[in-house]
Amino acid sequence: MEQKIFRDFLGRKGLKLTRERMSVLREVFSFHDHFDPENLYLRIRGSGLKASRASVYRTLSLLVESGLVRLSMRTERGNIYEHRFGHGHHDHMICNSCGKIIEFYSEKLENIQDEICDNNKFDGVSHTLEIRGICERCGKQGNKRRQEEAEI
Amino acid sequence: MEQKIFRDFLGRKGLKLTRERMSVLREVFSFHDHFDPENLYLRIRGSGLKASRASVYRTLSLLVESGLVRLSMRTERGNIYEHRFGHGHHDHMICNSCGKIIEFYSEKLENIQDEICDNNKFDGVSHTLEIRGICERCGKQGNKRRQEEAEI
DNA sequence: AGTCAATTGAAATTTAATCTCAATTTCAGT
DNA sequence: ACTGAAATTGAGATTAAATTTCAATTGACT
Repeated sequence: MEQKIFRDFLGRKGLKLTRERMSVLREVFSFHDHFDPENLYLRIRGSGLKASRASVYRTLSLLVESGLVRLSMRTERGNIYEHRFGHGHHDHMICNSCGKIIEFYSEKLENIQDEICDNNKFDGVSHTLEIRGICERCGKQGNKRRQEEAEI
Repeated sequence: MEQKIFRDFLGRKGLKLTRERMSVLREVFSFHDHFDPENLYLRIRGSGLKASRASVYRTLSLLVESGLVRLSMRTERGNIYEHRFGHGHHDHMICNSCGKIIEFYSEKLENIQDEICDNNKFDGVSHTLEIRGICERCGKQGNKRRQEEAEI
């Protein structure tokens, strides 16, 4: 599935299918969480595969370009990515207290955005919506962690 | 107005009202566009005021904390800020071709977000929505600039 | 004016991300 | 399978945003 997509993508662009690129692809799709490049790199090393940091970054760009991976958000500690196996488009809520990420999708929301684009004669291609706040659990626990500490 | 707010904010926190902080404040509110720290710094130098890069960054954090300035978005080239004089809350559309930023606000959108938060028992505090696409002008001109070059 | 904690600035540091370039690997064509 | 051209890799250098350091300076309170 993702292997074939990536393979085709590389073929179309005249790029080569290397061991390193496959390692990155495999590792990215071996779990279903958000990830950052550095951790992905460590994970790859850890699982006996090989790919340098440079290759991880380079391959990540290709994966994004191919649509297999999405740049999920930017934080002050670098970018966070997610793969798109089964993952349709969705947006995020992030708890300022515990850092928990909740994914959600709303058709209504999508429609209104289309409407807004129309009103502005803007041809919308993609969007990112990030809602910050306090999740249910932290709300009940009464904010043990301070907001300043919590800022991702 | 903004002077008084900042003054009070500093007072409340036991911080000092320095020439440098005032320079930053003045420059931030002297124009109504989005800005990045480096440009703000150059602008300050240019207008005869003084404040080092370090002070610009430090003051910017204070201004955000005070609510006078908002971190508008993160790009691969650093953060972009905007002041909030007259600016109520709004979201952004960004043209992938020319980089133009269009601000918009939609009550409907806000309401749906509240609804979504409720559904997830999430206490939403703030949000950022960024729609990427092609603006009217660029759409007509037929994408002179390539998307890759255009990525802010 | 005197005191002292807060502040400043130049330069160093940190950190994510990108780039360099010699050595290696892929792959299309034989 | 072999070959050669072109793409790719990796270690380390580089870039650039943002933060930190620390000695010298400044603001604010008495």
